Amino acid sequence: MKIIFHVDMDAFFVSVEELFDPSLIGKPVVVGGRPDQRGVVSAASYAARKFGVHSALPLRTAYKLCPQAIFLDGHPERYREYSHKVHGVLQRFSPVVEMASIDEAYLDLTGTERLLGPPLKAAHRLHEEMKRETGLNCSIGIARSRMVAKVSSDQAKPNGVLWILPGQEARFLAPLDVRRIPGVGKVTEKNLHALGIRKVGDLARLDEASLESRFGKWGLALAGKALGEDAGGWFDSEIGAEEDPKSISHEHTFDQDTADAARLDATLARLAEKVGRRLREHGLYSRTVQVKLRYSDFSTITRAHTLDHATGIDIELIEHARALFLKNWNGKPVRLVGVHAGSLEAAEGQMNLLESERQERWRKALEAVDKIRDRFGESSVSLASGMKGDYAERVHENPEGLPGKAPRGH
DNA sequence: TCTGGGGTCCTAGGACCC
DNA sequence: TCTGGGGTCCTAGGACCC
Repeated sequence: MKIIFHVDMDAFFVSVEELFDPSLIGKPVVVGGRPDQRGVVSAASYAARKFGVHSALPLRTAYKLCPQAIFLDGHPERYREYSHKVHGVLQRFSPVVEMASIDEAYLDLTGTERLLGPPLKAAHRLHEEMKRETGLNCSIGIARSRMVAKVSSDQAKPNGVLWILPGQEARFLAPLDVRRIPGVGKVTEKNLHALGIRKVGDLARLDEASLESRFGKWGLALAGKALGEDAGGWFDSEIGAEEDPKSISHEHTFDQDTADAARLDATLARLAEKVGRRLREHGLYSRTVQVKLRYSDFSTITRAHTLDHATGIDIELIEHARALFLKNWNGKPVRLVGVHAGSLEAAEGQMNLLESERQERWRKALEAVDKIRDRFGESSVSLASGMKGDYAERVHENPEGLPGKAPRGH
C-alpha cells in the first residue's frame, strides 16, 4: 500500500521572517512589499489573515483591510536557504522526496514502517525534527495518492496531521467545496456552480462522459480527482523525478506605466540578459523568444518568434526581443514587459557543427561575464546597449564595478 | 480592491506536408 | 469546377499553482 506524505510549511515566508525578528511573532505581518507598491501579498501571518488578508491580494487592498499590519519586502535568499534546510530534514525520512515548490514537498514513505513506525508516528517525529532543526511548523497530509495527501495537508493546517485511510478518499472529499481540488480555480468553480455542482460529492455523482464533453480532457481527470485518484496530469508523475525546465522567463512591472521607448528598451534588454544567464546555468538553448506587453488597461499581448537555431547568447535574445517589441508596441504607456525563452534544448541539440562551435565560444565568454556579475553585481557588466561591433567592444564596464575597486555592499 | 513573478499545461486555428 | 484527412509545427491566449 502506497503511503504518500504532503508536507506544507505553515505561513512559510512569515515564519522565516519571525526567526530573524522574533518581535514579529503574533503580529499581523504581510510579506510582499510596501503597502503603496504595485504588487500582491506573498504571505500573510495568521494574525493578518483574521482581517481578510491572504496571498495574491493586492498590497493596497491589504493595507485598507489591515493598516496596522507590518509590511515587509521579504528575503528570497533566506527562503531558499530555509527551503534547503527543510529538504534536508525530509530526506532523512525518505530518499523519495520532491520539493513541489519552495515551501511544500511530497514524500513516498511506502515500506518505511519497520524503520519509522506507522504513518502517524512518523508524522509526529517529522513535526518534532522540523521544529527542532528549522524552527518552523508544517502541516502533513497522508494518503495513498498525491492529490488526496495535498488536500488533506490543507485541511490539517496549521501545524496538524491528517491521515486519510485507504478506501476513505471519496468520503473525505465529498463534503468539501469543489475549489479545494487542485486545478479547480475561479473559472472552473464558476462553471461548475452554474451546473449546480458545489461539493466534490456532487462532482463524483456525475458520469465521466458528460464531464468530458463539457470540460474536455480535463473533465476526465476531474472525474478521477473527485474519487481521490491521481489519474492523468501532473499528479500522475513519479515523486522525485528531476526534469529540465521547459521555459525560462523574466518580467517587470513598472512603478508607473511608461511610454519612454529608451526605458522600455533598456528594461527589455536587462530581462533578456537575465534569461540568457539562467539558460547558461541550466546548459540550455532556446528556439523560441517571446515578449509580453501589458498596457494600462491590463490588456496583455504576447508575441513569439521561432529561431532557425537554438541560442543561449544574450545579444541574440536581446535583438529578437527588441524586434518583436518594436513590431508590436502600439506606442501607448506600458505597465509590464517580459521576455520568455521556450522550446528549450540541451546543449547537444540539433545544431550544426559551425553553429554549436559558435555557441560554445559565446557561452565561455558569457560565463566569464556571469562570474564578474557574481562578484561585482548585476550592473557591473552590461551588454544591453551598443550592439554593433564584435564581442569585446560590446562589453561596457561600469566604473563602479571594475575589478580592483571595492565592490558595493561589502 | 486594482491586480507580482515564475512556472506548467491545455486549446484552437492556420500553415504546411504527404 | 464544390472543397479529404491526418500529423506536426507555430502562435496566442488563458486557467491554474505557489
